[in-house]
Amino acid sequence: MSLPPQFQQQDQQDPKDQQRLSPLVKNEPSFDPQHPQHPQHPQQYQSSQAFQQLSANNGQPYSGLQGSSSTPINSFSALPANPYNLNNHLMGLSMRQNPTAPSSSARMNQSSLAPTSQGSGILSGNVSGSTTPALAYASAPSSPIMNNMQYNSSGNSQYHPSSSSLYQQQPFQQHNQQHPQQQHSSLTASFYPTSPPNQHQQLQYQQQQQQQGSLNTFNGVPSAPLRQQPQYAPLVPPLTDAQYAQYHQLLGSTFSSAASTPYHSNQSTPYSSMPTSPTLEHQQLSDPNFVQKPKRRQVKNACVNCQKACKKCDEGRPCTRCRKYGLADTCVDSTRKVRKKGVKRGPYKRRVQPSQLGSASASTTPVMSHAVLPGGPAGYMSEPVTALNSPTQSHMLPFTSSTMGPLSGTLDFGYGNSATSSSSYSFHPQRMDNNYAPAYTTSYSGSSLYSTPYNMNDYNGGPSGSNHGGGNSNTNQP
DNA sequence: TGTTTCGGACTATCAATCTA
DNA sequence: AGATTGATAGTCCGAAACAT
Repeated sequence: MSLPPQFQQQDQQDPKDQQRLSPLVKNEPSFDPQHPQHPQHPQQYQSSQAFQQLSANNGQPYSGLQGSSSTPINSFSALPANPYNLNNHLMGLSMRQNPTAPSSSARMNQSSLAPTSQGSGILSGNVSGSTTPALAYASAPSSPIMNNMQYNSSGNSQYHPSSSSLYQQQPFQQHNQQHPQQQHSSLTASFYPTSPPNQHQQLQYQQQQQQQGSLNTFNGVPSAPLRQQPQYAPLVPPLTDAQYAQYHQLLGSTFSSAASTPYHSNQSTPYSSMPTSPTLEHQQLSDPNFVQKPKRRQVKNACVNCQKACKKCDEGRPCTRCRKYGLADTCVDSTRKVRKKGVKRGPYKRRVQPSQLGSASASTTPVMSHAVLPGGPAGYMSEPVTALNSPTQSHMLPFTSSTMGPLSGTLDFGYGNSATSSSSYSFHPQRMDNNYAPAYTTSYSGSSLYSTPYNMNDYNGGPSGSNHGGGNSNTNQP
């Protein structure tokens, strides 16, 4: 797929440069007319052309950008059906076309896009939660279709056509490729790795499935095409920061929560990104436009002004923000503490071998019985969709001592920050070589999976507050 | 409408510990 | 020695408060 020139350029840049040029530095325009982000910059002009096309479309941001498809993206009616009828559900919430859509300039302003970060229920989850990497693993054990798929930890979001004879082709992407004009003029081609199918695409896809024996149907309903993704690979190719930012700018109020939280990343709140949320899984699976959000990048060392203001800094000195607010004189790197040494930490929890996992997890709770794929990577979390009759409810509940019931003494589900949660089932995005297939380490304090001789989980109070005012609130004391 | 404040979610780093 | 773990130290999102 071809990218708009500004993105092509940024793709070749160092990630740091990408961040520096990222339009996500909201409301902080470039001061240099030669800068690619400057409104008068030639590259920016192309972008603005696309935007004019967008804004001239009477509040339908995507109908024009869809090229041959007349279906606006803010309608899920064109999406393939799914067993949970999620598309209709989504439509019933807030994906209807907004007759009072804001102007293009208003859409550009993220702060005006989303009066609430909570978004609209399921849609909010769709954006923040669906980025949960675990969802890419979703329901793998219960899906024979996925059996031959391979985990790709190389950092490249490739899926392996040879792995699954069922999904050697993405019909909708294929259709896209047949419209170079669409790719050229349409930002959608860049922002939507898999554009939503129109009726022709659906029909074509269904016909293909019929020819293939309809193995991936559920009561005759074709499953979502994103099933063709491998278990552990990202569902769509990753976007750059810049792509992502502009993507959400284009989305505007349609995806309000997404626009308001462009960077809230894979390890979001337990409720929105709970790794085992089948509801979100099906949102993801049924949404060909699902976009995996990139991890938030941060500078190694913010300047003193940005640090004080808790605002995004960049590597330049003076940084963009300081230039904007006339603080260039005082824009210097903040000092960093030296990490303490010689701090004893006690024995680490040990991860058991795959051969031991089956008996350990299955004997404790049915929820975790699918935690490890048969033959899959040890300790990787998969979606226990089939574990409970009401998976949605069960996974929407926080794991408190009360909700855990009799298991509370043996299982400790610590979602979120690995730093703040020394508990089991922690998420370690930084452990992975690629940002799009993070690892879930499964640990079961009290179970046979991990040994915690010092009962390290017990002293973990969880997130206890911000770091403001000195000291690290995340510090756990044994 | 723009700016500042700040809670807390999140990332990055790296020493301690584990394992082959 | 290299891999893994998890504590530490930081960044910065985004909502609310405040200023103009």
